[in-house]
Amino acid sequence: MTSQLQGRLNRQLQDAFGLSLADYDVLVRLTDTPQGRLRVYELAHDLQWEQSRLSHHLARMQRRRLVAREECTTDRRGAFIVLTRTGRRTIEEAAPAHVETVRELVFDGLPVDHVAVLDSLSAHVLSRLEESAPTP
Amino acid sequence: MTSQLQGRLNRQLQDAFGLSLADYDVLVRLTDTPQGRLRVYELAHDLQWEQSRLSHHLARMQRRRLVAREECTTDRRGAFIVLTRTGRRTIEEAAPAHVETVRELVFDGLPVDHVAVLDSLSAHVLSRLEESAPTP
DNA sequence: CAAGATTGATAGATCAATCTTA
DNA sequence: TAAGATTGATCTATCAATCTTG
Repeated sequence: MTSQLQGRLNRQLQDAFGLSLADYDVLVRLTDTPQGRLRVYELAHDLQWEQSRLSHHLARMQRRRLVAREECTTDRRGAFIVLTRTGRRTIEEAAPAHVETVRELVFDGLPVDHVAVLDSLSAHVLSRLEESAPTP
Repeated sequence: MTSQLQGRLNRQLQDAFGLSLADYDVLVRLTDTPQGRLRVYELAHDLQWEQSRLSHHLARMQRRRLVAREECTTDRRGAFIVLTRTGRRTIEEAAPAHVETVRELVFDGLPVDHVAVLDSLSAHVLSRLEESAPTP
């Protein structure tokens, strides 16, 4: 079910806005910050992505003018990723449509107690994943 | 949560048996049949994969000797995919371990009524997906 | 050396075009 | 023509190695 659902959400975003779910997630995280700006390692942590995946993905998004880079003056190893005007416009268009699709496919007509169970279930699995995480 | 979970299940299979979740799904479908043999279009339907994805994937699995091809005498356009001895041995080793991982990460300590809700939720979303499927 | 991040190679997924036979 | 399936090009994900600065 989840792979079907994710596939559909992906296609919807792609067809309507030229975004993948991955693009969407990156843009949403950036939008959640006051200046639309995050360090790369913060993004990596929030999204739970590998550094390398994120780095490649950001390079592609930068080519498409969805995000840009800014130097970090306090730590010169690091970089800031910032939303561009295009990036902000795109996510502001895409988000309501995406939310509506999720509502139609998942939450519409779903009993309230099912939503509560889903919430608790997610917390349960996430905590199991964390408990058993490989410690580097 | 689902992407984290899928990531972990993937890694576990990969590290322990050199299989991806996709490989696993293909092998399981084949094991479910009496002769360990299916037409390509049946696999595509069962897995809900595009023809092309499946075709590329089977080519790679064939190179790794997990599956093999047989000609279809009644419809010479088509092909059968069959489990090899290696493929059968691999899935027979991997399946119990995979099931155990899923049990640990999801079902262990989960209230029975939550499982029932999960089941009903999945059916709900799948039926929504089908209702709103693009008709070709 | 470790942290922050990028790079290049390879495996996997997606799209459009193609090939063969019903 | 359509069904069954493959191919080549392109995009994305993963792995190992590397680069730079703290």
